[in-house]
Amino acid sequence: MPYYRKKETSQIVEKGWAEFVGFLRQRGDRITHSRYIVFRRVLGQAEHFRADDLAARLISGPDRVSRGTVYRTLGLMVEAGFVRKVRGDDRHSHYEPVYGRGRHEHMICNRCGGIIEFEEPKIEPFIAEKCRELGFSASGYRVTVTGCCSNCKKDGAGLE
Amino acid sequence: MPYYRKKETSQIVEKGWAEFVGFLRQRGDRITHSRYIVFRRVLGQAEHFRADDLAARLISGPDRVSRGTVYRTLGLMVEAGFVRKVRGDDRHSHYEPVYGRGRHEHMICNRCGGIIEFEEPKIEPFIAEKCRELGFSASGYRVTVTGCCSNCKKDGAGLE
DNA sequence: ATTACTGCAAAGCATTTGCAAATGC
DNA sequence: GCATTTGCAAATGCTTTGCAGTAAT
Repeated sequence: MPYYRKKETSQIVEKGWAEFVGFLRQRGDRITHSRYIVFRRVLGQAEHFRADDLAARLISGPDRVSRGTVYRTLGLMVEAGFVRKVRGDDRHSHYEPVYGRGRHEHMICNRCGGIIEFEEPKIEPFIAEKCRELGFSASGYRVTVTGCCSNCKKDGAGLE
Repeated sequence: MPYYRKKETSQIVEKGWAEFVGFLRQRGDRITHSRYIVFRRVLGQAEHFRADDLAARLISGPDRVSRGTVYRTLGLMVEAGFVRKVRGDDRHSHYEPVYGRGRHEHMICNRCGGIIEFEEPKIEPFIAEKCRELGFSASGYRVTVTGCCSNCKKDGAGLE
C-alpha cells in the first residue's frame, strides 16, 4: 500500500478516535491504552472481520490485548456506532467498520464465503417511505443478497 | 383459532411435505417420522422462531425428537428452501418458514425485540439489476431495517 | 484514593458430532 | 439385509464472566 494511502487511513482513524473518546467521556467510561489499540485495529480493517480472528491477532501482537477486552471494546464500538455486526449466519461474530465509509450493501457467496460490496442508493427512499407508513424510526438498514459469485460459477459445476 | 383456519394451514403443510419428500427422494435421503414431525412443526410456526426453542419444545413433546435431529432437519429444510435463517445478530439461530408465504422484509425493534414484516416489491428489480451487473447468481435476498417501533416510541423516552 | 478496566482462566451455552441402536427401503 | 437416521451424551469452540491486580481519574 502506498504511503499516502496509509496516511489518509490513519487520519480517519485519529479523527474517529477523538469522537470515540468523546463518547466514552460522556458515559463516564475511561480512555485506556487497550481501547485505543483495539479501536485503531478495527477501523484499520479494510473489510469485514471476525471477532475471534481479531482477538487472536491482538493477543499475539506487540501491544497485546486480551480476548475479553477485545470483545468488550467491540461492544462499545457498536454502541458508539463505529462498527456494525454483519451476517451472523454462522457461529462467529462478524463486524465491519462503518465510520468514514459510504453506505453499501452485501452479496455473500455461498460457495466461497466471499463478500462483495455494492452500492444501490435507489433502495433507500423506499425504505424511508415504509418506515413513515409504519411509524418506525429506523436507525439503519441492511440489504444482503445470497447466492453464487461469478468466480465460483466459473469453476464449480452445480447451481446455487 | 377457528377450525377452517387450522385446516388451511394444515393443507399447506401437507402440500409442502409432499414437496419435501420429493426433495429427499431426489437426494436418496430417507423419509422418516422424525423429519415429518419437525417439518410440520416448523411450517406451522406463524413467525420467526429460535432453533434452540424449537428443539426444546420438540424434545418434550408427545412425539419427541432429539435435539440433534431437530438441527439436522432444519439444515435440510434450509437447503430445500422451506425456511431461511434470519437475523443472526445474537448467539441463537433464528429461522422463519418461507414456504407458501409471500416475500417480505423485516423491521427489528431494538427496544422490544419485536419483528415487523413488510412488503416492498419495488426493491427487487434493483437487486436483480445489480446481480446482472456483477455476474452474481442470487438465490435470495434479505432487507432488514433496525430501529424503534411505534409502540416503543410511545412509552419509552430516549432515542434509538 | 477511588473506581473502572484488564488479563486470565474458567464457565456458558447453542450447536455439532461420534457411536450404538433403530428404522426406512 | 444394508445403509441411513436417530437419540444420546459428550465434545466443540466462540463468547462471556468472575476475580484479583492494575491503571485511569
